[in-house]
Amino acid sequence: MEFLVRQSVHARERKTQVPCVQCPLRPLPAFRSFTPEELQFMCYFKSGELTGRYGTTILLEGARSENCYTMLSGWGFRYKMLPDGRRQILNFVLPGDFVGLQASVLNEMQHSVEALTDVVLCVFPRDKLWTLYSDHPSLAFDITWLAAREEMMLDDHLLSIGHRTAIERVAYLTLHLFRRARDVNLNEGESLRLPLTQQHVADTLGMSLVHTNKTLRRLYDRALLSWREKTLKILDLDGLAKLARYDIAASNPRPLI
Amino acid sequence: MEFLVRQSVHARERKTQVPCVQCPLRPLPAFRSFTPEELQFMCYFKSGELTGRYGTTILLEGARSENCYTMLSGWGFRYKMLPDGRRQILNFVLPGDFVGLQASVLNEMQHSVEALTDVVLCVFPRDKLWTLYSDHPSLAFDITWLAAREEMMLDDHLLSIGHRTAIERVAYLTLHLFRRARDVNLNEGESLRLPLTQQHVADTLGMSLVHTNKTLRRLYDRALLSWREKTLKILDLDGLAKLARYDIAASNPRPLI
DNA sequence: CGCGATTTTGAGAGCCGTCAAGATACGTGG
DNA sequence: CCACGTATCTTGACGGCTCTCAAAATCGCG
Repeated sequence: MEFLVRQSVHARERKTQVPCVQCPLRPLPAFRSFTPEELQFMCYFKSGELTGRYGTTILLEGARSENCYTMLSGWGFRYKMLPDGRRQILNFVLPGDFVGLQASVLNEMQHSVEALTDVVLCVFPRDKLWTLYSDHPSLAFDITWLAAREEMMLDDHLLSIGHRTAIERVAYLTLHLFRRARDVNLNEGESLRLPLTQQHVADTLGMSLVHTNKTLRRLYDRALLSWREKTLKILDLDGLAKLARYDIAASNPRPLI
Repeated sequence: MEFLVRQSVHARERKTQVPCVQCPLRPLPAFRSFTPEELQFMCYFKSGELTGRYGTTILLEGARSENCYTMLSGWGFRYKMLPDGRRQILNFVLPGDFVGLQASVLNEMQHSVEALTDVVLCVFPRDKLWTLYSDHPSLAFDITWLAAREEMMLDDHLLSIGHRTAIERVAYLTLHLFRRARDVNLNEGESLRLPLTQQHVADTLGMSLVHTNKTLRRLYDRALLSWREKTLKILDLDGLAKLARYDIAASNPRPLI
């Protein structure tokens, strides 16, 4: 399992640059609209922004964090490691995704989060979370909503790794990523810039790097997709969906915390 | 994938038999103590009990449910199916575990829940969930806590299926089940009655039934565990933990909704 | 241009799946 | 109490999917 631990370039925190009322994500149809009161609280809730470069460790397994975060721009991934270095990527973090709930709720992170590109995160201090729960039940419900959504994605992922074949898994993952990226307008038609290496794909799907590469080639040979130079092109959406047995329906609007 | 769909014997709902103030689970050290106010609300929140026999489908993928539930006694499991019949067991449901949040939050279940033994469930109507969030923020936080705990278990499970070998997976699963059962006093020393068949183990770990059987035998030959006639005996806890690279530390007290 | 990271391809081994068949356990009805 | 059918467990044989090892090609960056 060839995997290099990147040095954790330290991230920098700064004061709020983007006030929540001008949030570039919020107008997207993927997110439910907030009431003025909710928006006002979000402005208070957000204490600043955190920027990190590619490779930065945003949250570390075992650590206690004073904050939770929402990805404002960039990509990241959640992962766990086995003592011998085997790495399992649990899920990816896209703009609008909330991370660090575990640290705030269970006191200690059980997984790590790393930046896949340069990232900007909205910072929410943990102690204000109590105010959210006591004064803004609709937002408290939203946080539960997001936790349930994450659980749903993990369920899907588990089904994939447990019972899909290699080619079905890769087909599933590309559709999953395409759908999520499309939700936040990161696609260009049927194309999509993906900052993942094949090693990331392998570690996500529980496959070796070599077999991942060969599986991608088979998908290309079957004219289902092309994934070259960090660009994914969906060539045959229906074919992929049929192969992966995965429905790529548009998702319901979700809250943006 | 030999798997039989059991006929869904219909479950029966009945009025509250066990008032929450006399809940047999609540005194266990695994659960955090509630304030009198919280307990009083729980009494109001609980609308009754549901009993189901072995094999009953408690929640069905795709369905909308008016209720969520807490397992009061018995075992169940959450699962998803692929159209061709492959089944992935996502997690097990033990006494004290909350199920059906997805139906209440995302409107539609994305997985099913089936009873593994005769079960009794506490029933909580979905519409009272709003009252909980608006009037009892500490309980709202608890529900989020439980969702985060479930996510944590799924993360672990994903790591297991993605990167552990067959023998490590089975070692991991037995430790996982032993730990959770011990939390609710279902063990007898190092022994434990488990209502799972080897097919359930196979569907949980993404392995074939045959290979599951042979792996169990290898663990027995290595004097690590014995799992015969629905009874698991942990013969060498340290050996299992070392093999699975899994720490079986006692968990923090959790809320009981 | 040179070096590290990433991708690509081939060869061989082995873990694990499928197929098959028999053994054992368990519940039901005679 | 026995007979029988179903579900579950067990074991063996064989094939193939996926792993590891190895090395070359390509890309990206300073």
